[in-house]
Amino acid sequence: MPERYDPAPVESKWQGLWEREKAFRAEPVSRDGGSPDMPDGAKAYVLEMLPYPSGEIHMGHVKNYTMGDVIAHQRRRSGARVFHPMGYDAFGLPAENAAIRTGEPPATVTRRNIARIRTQMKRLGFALDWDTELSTAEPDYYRWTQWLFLRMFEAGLAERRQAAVNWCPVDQTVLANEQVVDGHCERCGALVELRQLTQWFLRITDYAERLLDDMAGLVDWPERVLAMQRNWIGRSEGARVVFRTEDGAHEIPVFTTRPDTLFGATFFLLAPEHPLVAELVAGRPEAEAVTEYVRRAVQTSLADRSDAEKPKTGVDTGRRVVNPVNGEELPIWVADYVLMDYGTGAIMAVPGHDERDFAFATAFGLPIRRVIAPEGTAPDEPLEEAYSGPGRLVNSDFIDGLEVDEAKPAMAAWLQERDLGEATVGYRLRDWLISRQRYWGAPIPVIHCPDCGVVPVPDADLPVLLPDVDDYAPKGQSPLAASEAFVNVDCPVCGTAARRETDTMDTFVDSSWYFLRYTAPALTTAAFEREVVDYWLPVDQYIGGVEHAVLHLLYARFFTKVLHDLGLVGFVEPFARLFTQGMIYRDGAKMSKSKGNVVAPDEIVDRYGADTLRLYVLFMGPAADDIEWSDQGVEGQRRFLDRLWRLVAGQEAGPLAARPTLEQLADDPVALELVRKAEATVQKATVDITERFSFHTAIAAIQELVNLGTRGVSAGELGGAAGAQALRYASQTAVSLLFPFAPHVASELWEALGGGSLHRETWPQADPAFLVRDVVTVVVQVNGKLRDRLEVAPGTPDAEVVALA
RNA sequence: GCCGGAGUGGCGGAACGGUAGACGCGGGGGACUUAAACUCCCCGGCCCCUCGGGGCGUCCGGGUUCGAAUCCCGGCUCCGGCACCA
Repeated sequence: MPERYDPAPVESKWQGLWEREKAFRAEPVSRDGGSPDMPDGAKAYVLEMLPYPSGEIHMGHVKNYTMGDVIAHQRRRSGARVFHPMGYDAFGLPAENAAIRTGEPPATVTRRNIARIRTQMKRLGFALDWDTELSTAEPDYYRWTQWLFLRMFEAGLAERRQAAVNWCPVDQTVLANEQVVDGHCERCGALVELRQLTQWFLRITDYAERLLDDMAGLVDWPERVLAMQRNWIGRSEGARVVFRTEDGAHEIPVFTTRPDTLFGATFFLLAPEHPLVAELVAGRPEAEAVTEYVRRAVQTSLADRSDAEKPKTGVDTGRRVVNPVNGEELPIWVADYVLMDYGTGAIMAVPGHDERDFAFATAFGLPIRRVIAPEGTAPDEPLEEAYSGPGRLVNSDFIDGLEVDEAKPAMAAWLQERDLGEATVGYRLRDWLISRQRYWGAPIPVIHCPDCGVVPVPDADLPVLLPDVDDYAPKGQSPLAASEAFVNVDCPVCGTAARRETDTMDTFVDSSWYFLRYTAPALTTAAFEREVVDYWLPVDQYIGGVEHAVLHLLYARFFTKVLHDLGLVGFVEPFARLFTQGMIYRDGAKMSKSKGNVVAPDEIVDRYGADTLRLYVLFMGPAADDIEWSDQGVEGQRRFLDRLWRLVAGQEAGPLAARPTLEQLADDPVALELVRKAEATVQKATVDITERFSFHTAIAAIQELVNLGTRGVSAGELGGAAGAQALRYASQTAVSLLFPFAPHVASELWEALGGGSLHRETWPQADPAFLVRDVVTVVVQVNGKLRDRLEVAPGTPDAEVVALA
């Protein structure tokens, strides 16, 4: 072997071998013409979130896929059948925006980017099953996205309805709630507007309870991700209470988490968008002022509307509702702090015990009434501010004297008996708006017929192919509308001239089921086969960025539950174990082109080799944490590989060494120490990778072992027969342990040490005989109290220990 | 405000109730070299010191324990999520 380590020839040699052998191909996979056999034994589906094919991969991808690669290698070596596929989340705005600038079709841009990314991933030597590669933007994939949409449509889970929706004025499309961050478009940062539009929704809210419940027990996920999903779903227990207008003409239900404070309600509020507002004031003197208030409120941006610091505004309608518990008439106001899409769009206002209602009452001179008195407070003591702590109910008739926690169910029961309401649960989660008025996505497969209404495209007519258009620019409606040939169709039911839906689907729909399609990447007769998805799924280990905690990860869970209910899959959670990686920073900021602090993976591979890069991204620090990139840190990992290479190159050619026995090592303490360290390292590295996700400490342990060997050599202490064998054995151990992290150089060194192809090897097993410590700790107590701690040889007689103490 | 996570050298971090600082970066010293680079060896928490050692050290204050970075209670600070959600 060459004296110096040169990564380029080593890496291309092994990459070529793995590719020729299809070394990481997985079975079973569904293909046309017959179902595969289901094997016995352990399986491991190791998956990383698929990349969006913008120009090239970045360091975050390298870290993500290297982690997955290490897990996949490790599981394979421990005997599991491993599935480790890769694909591309290929629909979406960046390719489309590039198309608008250059005129080049998004499909062309996307396919070129995919080819580039594939090349980069192959250069990094990832152990992927390239035969199952997929792109969500290809018709043979999105055909099935459309097919799944139609199944949801049939089940009543996809529906078209009018609602106040988020509109991004820059991207010229509507957005899901999950894509609005602090009132701004997640993609472009523009201030989001609210518009009343008719759009397609998926009824994710029907699954709110199960999305919440299944988090406990069914998934092993980081606590912070579970917390984010919990926050996002936003469950709150309360009651629905029905109020009637004073003339008895209208029922207006409200949702409240505080039914116990019903006697404290002194006024009643409607959201500006509430459908009853116009009717209630029609023909009344207040009509003009109310209409004007509503008009202004509706125009206010989402960000301004939801600013809690803003002074309270509102307008009196002159109308009244009757409080169902005491028959009291309460004035109805319209106020923009009441949101139409949470609860019922109407609230009972309890200024004594709600901060916002208190501010409103103060601003407009409305009465404030105490109904809860904390310990030691008189029932009629005035309130300086809204009180929301514990206490007993006062001024509340039949629930007087109850604690808050007792009063809530008591009131709910009272209401239910009289048919005036009931205990209920509210969620912050909204339905998933999936329509996009953009070109580069899967067309929504429905047809609008003047006679039949919304008609699904028959399965046999799928895919609804994206038409070629000349202009991809958004104009407030989908660019697909410009294609006459696309739009004008006959109704599949009655044959009348009809129009196709021109909106496309949110790309998060595409990525909500891709992990199923890997099991049937080229199947033309179905999206996937139940037997095969049930074999591989749930994903045993999923890895990706935390930024998808409430986007992709929530949507994919929802899809999986829907598919389960439709009988298409046999599991309810897609990802059994999740790991969210931290971001890579440089100069204190996230790497980004605009900040000019990007380190391109290719440059590092060119300069130091793929193995050095792989090693470094995992050695940097805990994989879950955000860590600062260090150019010198990369060099440190290259120095380590150089050192290991020299250590192996300095040894004579020959077959693999057997582990020396304790007898052989009896007269050579340095050699014994080295073998013992090798055994301990096997144990530690295995635990670190499989149980702790602690790659950096696993690597550190391997480095410690190599350092011990290197120091022994330079001190001339491993010269004898036992020493040489120990050194060879320790080198083998280090090389073998290094394989998942740095597979090319490890394979090369393993071969040089006399081994076969390392990717077919099993994980080295530690010999317990070497792991026994030769000292034990003895705790010494005198008179039951006095303390000391001694290290003695195992089996030392008590008398001797006492003498030492 | 509510929910979650975290505070250890100059830096990334290790130790998962048992020698605090593994491994690496940066720094210092030495060997090799005409010289440099590479490589190899050694030293790096702080403060004293008679050079043998001593004292203090893991955000702060208490506690449990023979023993706490680690467990418990109370603070402080930072990061992330949600938030006019009734």
